[in-house]
Amino acid sequence: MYRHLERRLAQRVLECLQRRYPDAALPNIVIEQPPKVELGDYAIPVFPFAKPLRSAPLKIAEAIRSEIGPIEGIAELKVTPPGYLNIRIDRAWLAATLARDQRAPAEAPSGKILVEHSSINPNKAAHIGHLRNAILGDTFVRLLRYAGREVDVQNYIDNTGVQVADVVVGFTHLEKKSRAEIEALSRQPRFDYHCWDIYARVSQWYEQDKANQKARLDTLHAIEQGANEPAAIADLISTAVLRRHLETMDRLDIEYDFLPRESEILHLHFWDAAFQKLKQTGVLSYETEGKNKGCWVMRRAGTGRAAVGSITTPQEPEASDNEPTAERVSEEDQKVIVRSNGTVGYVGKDIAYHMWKFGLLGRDFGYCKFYRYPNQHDCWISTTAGQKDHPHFGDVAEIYNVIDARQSEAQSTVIEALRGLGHDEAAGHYTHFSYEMVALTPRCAAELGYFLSDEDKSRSYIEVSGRRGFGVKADDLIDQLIASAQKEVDSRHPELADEERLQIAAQIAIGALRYFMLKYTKQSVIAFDFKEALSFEGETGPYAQYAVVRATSIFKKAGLEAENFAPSNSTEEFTQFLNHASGNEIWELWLAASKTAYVVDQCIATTEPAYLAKHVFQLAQLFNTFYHRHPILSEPDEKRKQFLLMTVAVARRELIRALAIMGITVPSVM
RNA sequence: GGGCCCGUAGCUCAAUUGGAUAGAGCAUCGGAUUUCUAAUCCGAGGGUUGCAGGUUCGAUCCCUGCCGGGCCUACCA
Repeated sequence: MYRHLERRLAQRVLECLQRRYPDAALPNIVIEQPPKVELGDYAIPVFPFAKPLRSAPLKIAEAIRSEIGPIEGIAELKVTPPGYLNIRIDRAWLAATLARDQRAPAEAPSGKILVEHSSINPNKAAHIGHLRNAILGDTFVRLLRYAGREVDVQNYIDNTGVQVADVVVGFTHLEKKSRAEIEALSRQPRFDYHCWDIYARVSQWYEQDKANQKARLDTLHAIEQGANEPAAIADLISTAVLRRHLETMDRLDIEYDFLPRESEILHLHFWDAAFQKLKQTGVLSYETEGKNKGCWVMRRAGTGRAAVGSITTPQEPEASDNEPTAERVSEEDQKVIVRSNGTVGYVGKDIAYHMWKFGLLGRDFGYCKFYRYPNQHDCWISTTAGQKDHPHFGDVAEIYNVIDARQSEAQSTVIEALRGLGHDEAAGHYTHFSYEMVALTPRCAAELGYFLSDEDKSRSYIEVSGRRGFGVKADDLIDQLIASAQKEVDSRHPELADEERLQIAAQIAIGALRYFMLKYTKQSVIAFDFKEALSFEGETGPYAQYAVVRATSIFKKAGLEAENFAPSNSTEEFTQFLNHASGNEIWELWLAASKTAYVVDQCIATTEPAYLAKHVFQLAQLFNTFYHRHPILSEPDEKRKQFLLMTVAVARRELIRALAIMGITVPSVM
C-alpha cells in the first residue's frame, strides 16, 4: 500500500508541475522517507527543481502544496525549510486498507524467469559458502514469486569435472575400494562427509608426489570417454552426493525444479551447436601465432571493444566476409574458449548452456524425475534420453545466476558472447546475481582445530577451501543450531512432547541461519563466527519469530483468531487513536507494516534481499516496543482495545508474510 | 602490471543509491509495574565515515591522487 500511495503521489506532483511549468524540462521526482515520522511519511526534496524552474526551492514547494488539490490517502502537504515538501498519509485511510488487507493490484510483467543457484560440485559436502548462495537464491525466488512472477529454479551440476575425478581417485587408489564397496558406502547417511575427507586427502597425496597426478589425468579421461569403471564410479559418487545436497537444502526449505548436468551438455553436443554459431558470427577467432596459437579465443569482457567501436570512423575498411573479426585482440585480452587440442573449456560450455536457457540453441535436454520432496513436488534432472512427458524448461525471458563475485569475469564473458551473437535482448535480461564469499575468522578457524600461520592469524578472515578440507560443513552448522535451540526450548517448555520441541528447535535454527545469511548486504564478505551465527538475540531470525509468537499469544489468551480478526471501530475512532498525542509510535508500526510490497520491489530491483531482512527487523522491533508499552488485554476502554488488537493482527500478519519470503516459518510457542 | 570490490563506534554491519542531527546489533555499564512469557524493553558511554584535494545549495555515497585489505587475471572446472 505504501508503494501504491507513493506512485500516486509522484504522478500527481508531476502533473501539478507540468501544469504550472509547461515548458520546463523536469528532473525526476525523488520521493524519500523523512528521517523522523514527526516530519511526515514521504518527503520530496525540491532543490533539484530550483535551477530548471528558475525559482527558489521554498517557492516551488509552496506552489505544489497549494495547487495539487486533494489526493486520496494523503492528508497533508507541508513545506519545510530549507526545501522539502513533507507529506503526511491519511492515517485512518491507510489503516483501513491494511486492516482489510486490501492490496494494490499486481502489475507483474509476464515472461518466465529462471533463477539458478547452489551449483555445488557433487564431490563433497556442502559448506557455509554454499549456504549463503542457496539462501540468497531461494529468497530471491520467493521475492519474485511474491511479486507475481513465474519462476523456474535450477541447480547446475558439474558432474564431469576434475573435482569428481579426484574423489574417484581417492576411493580407488587411496582407499582401494571396489565399486560395490563404494556403492555400499554411498548409501550411508552422510556419504558427502566421507567424500569431503577423501577429497582433502587426495589433494595432499597429489602434492606429496607429482607422479600421483597421473592417476588423476587417467581417471579424468576415462570419465570423459564414458562406459567404463571409473566413469561408473564417478556417476555413482556424484549422484549420491547430489542427493545429499538436495537433502541438506531441503532442511532449509530450499527446493529445485530442474538439475541440468554438465554430462548432458557434453553428450548432447550443446557445444557443437554453439561453436558453429560463434564461429559464424565472429565472436570467436582462431589464433595463428603467439602463446595461444591453435586456440579459438574471445575478447575478454570489459577490455575495450565498445570504446573502440563507438569512435569508429567511416573510412575504416569494412571487414570482408571470410574474415568476420578484422580487429586483432591483444594476447592479454584473449580468453581461450577452445584449446589447441580441440577441447572446450568451461566458459564455452557455459555459453552453450546459456543459449539453451534463452531458447537460442536449437537443442534440448532429455528429462527424468530425480527427487520427490515431502510435499510431492518433483525435481527433474537432465538425461540423454529421458521421459516423454515432462515440464518445459529453459526458453525463458529473464535469467538470474546466483554465483559469487569471483566468477564475475566469466559471467561477463558469457554475456558478451550473447551480445556478439546478436542476442542483445537476451544479454540485457541476463543478471549475474553477485555476492561475496563466506570466510572464517581466524578465531573460528582455530576453534575448528586448523593450523594457522602467523600471517593467517593477522588477517580479518580466511577463505574456505574444499580442496584443503578447510571450512564449516552446512549440515554440521544446522545440527549445532538445532542443538542450541533445543536446549532453550527444553528448559522453557518441558511440558511439550519431544517431537514438538524438536520441531520448534528446527524452526528456530532455520530462522536464525536464514536470517544470518540474509542480513548482510551482498558485497560484504561474511567473516563467519559461531558466536554470531548461533546467536538468537538482537538482530536475528528468532527475534522476529518471537515477536510473532507474542502477537499470537495475545489472541490466544483473548480467545480470538488473529487471522480473522475484524475490529468494531469506526473510521473516526481509527483517526482518533492514530492521531493521538502518543499515537506517533503506534502509527510508525502501521506505517512499517504497510511497506512489505514496497520493500519486495526494492529487493528485486536491486537484487538485494538484505533490505527485506532489515524490514523484518524494523517491524519486529517496533512491535516489541509497542507490546511493551501497551497492555492490551487489560485495556479498560473497549474501543481502544479493539484498535490495539487490530494493530497486533496487522503487524503479525505482515511479519509472517515477510518472514515467509525469507523462507522462515514461525513456531507455535517459543 | 590490468580489472572488480571494500575501508563507517571496541567488534560485526546499516545508511532508502547525492538529502534533514551518520543508525542498528553485539560487547560494557545502569535500570524495567511478579505482565499479553525477559529469546523482551528503557537508558548511558562510544564517530575528524582510511588520508588529501575536487565537483555543488548539500558528499559516507560522485571525480582525482595517495594509504591499507580482498578477489579475479590458467590451453583447471
